[in-house]
Amino acid sequence: MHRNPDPRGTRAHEETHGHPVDGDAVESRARSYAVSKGVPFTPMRQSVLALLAASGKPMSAYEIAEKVSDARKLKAVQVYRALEFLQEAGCVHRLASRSAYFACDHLHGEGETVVFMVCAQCGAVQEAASELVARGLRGAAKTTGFRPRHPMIEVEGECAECAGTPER
Amino acid sequence: MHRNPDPRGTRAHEETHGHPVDGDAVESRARSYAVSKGVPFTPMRQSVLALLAASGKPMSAYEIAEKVSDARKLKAVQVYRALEFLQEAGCVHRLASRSAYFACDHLHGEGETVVFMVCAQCGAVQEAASELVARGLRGAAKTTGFRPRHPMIEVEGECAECAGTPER
DNA sequence: ATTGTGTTGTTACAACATTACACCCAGGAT
DNA sequence: ATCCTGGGTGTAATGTTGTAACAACACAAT
Repeated sequence: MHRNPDPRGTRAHEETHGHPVDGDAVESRARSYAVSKGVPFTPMRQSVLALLAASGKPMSAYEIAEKVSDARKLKAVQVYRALEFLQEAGCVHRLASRSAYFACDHLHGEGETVVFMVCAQCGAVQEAASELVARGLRGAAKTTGFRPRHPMIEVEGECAECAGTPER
Repeated sequence: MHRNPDPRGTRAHEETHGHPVDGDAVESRARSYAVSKGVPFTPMRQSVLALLAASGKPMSAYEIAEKVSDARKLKAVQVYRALEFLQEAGCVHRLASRSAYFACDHLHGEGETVVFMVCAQCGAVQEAASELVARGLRGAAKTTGFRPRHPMIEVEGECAECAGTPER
């Protein structure tokens, strides 16, 4: 579980193309959710979401705790609490393959099957909903009588930019 | 070596239906791999694989360390080393959604897209290869220029048996 | 004012995974 | 026989990820 943040060392293009998500959009969705649940959208939640949105890449909870530090030093447990809220709100997803969290400005419909594509080089995540994948999963399940509830699809590979810049 | 201890008692279904894996088949595959790599198939590796095959369900490394104890008490790190070998050999897979490991007697072709279906109730894992899912993933990738390398698909749900026996 | 609900700060701990190093042991070369 | 070497093993220490538990606080509704 220890993802090496940069397993190859020396990358030429580094902080670059993990293109940020729309921070305002994602925050307003979080606010709506907060209202709908009758709970506050606190500064704590706001900071964590803002950091994730600005970064545009998955970060571990501990990484978030370090980087948020606008003066105060956050403890991991506080970050986890914020992340829990943000995941419920649908603004943040967890990447199980990396134990990392990232902001997402898409609004996923209920029961939609979403594919996370994670670049092995730069860490950026792209999402896509696929009805074809959903059908495939239903098919796979049917042959064994399995009742699918909660699919988790994470594909490691190379994003267009990293594939285009093969190496250096 | 040999079949499971087979703890089938009077119990309704408890430890039971995580049944799968052919221990002999999976061990012989591990042996072939060891030969091909010029490394030994040690008792350590054998015990870990045998335990996983007999259990037929995913177990954490620490759980394995506890249960293997045929006299000796294994440390987690030793289990991880065995698991590393067994995963390379393709006999064991890791479930990221549970940080757990399980034996698998299917021989997955290179580039095959395999779906792991994990029962939320009993923990049993079923596998299925799906060309439809594979096509869906390729499609999702194509729209963004992403180059998929290593998909990871885990679906949580209920297996046929647990769905049939609604509650505890 | 009191009560209730929810957030925060803090400590402690549980669960998962790796690094480092010394030792052993087999096989081949000297 | 001896040395060398490459893996495997045993052990300790540590790193990483995630929760539990509890006191203190904020704020709104009674």
